[in-house]
Amino acid sequence: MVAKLSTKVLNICIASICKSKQLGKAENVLIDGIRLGVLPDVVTYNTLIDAYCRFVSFDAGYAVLYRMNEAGINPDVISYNSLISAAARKCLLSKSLNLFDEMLQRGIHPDVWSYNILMDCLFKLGKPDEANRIFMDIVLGEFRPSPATYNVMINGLCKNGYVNNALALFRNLQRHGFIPQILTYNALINGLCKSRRMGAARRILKEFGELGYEPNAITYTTVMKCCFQCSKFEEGLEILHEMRSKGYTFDGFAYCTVIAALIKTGRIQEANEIIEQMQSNGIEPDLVSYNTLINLYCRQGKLDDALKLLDEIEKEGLECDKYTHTIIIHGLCMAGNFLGAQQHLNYMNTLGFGFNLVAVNCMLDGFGKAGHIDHALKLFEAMEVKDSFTYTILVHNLCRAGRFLSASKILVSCLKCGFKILRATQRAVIDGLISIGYTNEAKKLKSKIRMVRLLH
DNA sequence: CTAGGGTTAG
Repeated sequence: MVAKLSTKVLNICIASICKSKQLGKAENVLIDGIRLGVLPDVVTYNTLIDAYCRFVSFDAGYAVLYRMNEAGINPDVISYNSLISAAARKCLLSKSLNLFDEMLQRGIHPDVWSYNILMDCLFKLGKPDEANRIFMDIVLGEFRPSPATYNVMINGLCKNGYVNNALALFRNLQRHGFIPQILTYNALINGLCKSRRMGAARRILKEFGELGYEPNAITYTTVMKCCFQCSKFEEGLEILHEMRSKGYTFDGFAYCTVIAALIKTGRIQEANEIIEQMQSNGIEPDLVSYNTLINLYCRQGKLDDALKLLDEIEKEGLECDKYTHTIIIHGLCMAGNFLGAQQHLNYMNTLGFGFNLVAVNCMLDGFGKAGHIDHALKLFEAMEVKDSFTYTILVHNLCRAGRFLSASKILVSCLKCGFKILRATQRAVIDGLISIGYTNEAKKLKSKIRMVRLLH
């Protein structure tokens, strides 16, 4: 009895230390506990799994599973749920699905949470139909859906472009007595803002206020990002101000939203000012904050400072992710250091990141912008995977080089593949053809574009 | 302990 109680105390202690991200300290407490005869249990290890996944890396979290085995403690459904959801958070979706199988093979029965997470994964993989099947299984099967089941559905539908279905589900559930939580509203507001349904977003926000909910940090960040997307910079910065006065800027979320928006629109000086605010407020940078900072350095051509931060990330015990590396590769390309960019791309490969289309697209754009259009074409032909960005970049750069006929050819092949291409880029090709006297070709291209639009 | 907001390319 005494030992059991002590383990409980140990768990509470470790959970609270983990919450403040002091994993080393948590490990020491664990060791001290064992020395005093207080043995960790499955909850202790589950807490550690979650903390390592959250603050270090998925692999570090997964490693705790081995430590449990060595300690003779069997993982339970929560251990696996934590890992599956951590993998999903880090976009390692095939890992999530494999873990789900691993859990079944070990004879651990999934609970409704496992299925919620599985649905979330399928939505993130862009498979709303499969997610919907799981939803039906839950609703019609042996499990009782939890409020989270509905939240995952609403969020997933929004993310996959089915905002109307999400709204319909939301209204239906309300009629059946479902009490929406703040996060239900947050998911809907985010979905509506992203699909530029500002009127509907405002109505939901109003309803939310009328129910007596106070917007939380996430609501604020969502609405703030929306302001920047609509070029309402003043309003966006006002929201940041309000968040600061309410104490909602205890982490990097709000700052990173603002800084990224400012960088995108070339407001580098203002971005630097916000970074200073963030640093003077003593916000400990997490990986995304570091990535944002590195991006800001790169935009100012301070590659050395950016690379220094790379070391700092590792000193902090964090692991650079695909964003970090892509930002560096983009920075190197913009500085004209293609050799360095290629080396970094290879380095990513040795780290096990696999093929990274965003980084290769950066290289493609870099070649084009530096005037090496033939290099760009060679790279383009060698690429096995392409997306709408790839085509837009190449067409855009061909136009810049005055090679409108090639641009037109690539544009048509892009439309044939069913990829979308920016209207402005299409316009550039047509105008370019006309400018060099190829009026007929311009006409033909226009009608081809119109045909494709009808067919899709 | 698990869902919702922030970071990369045109």
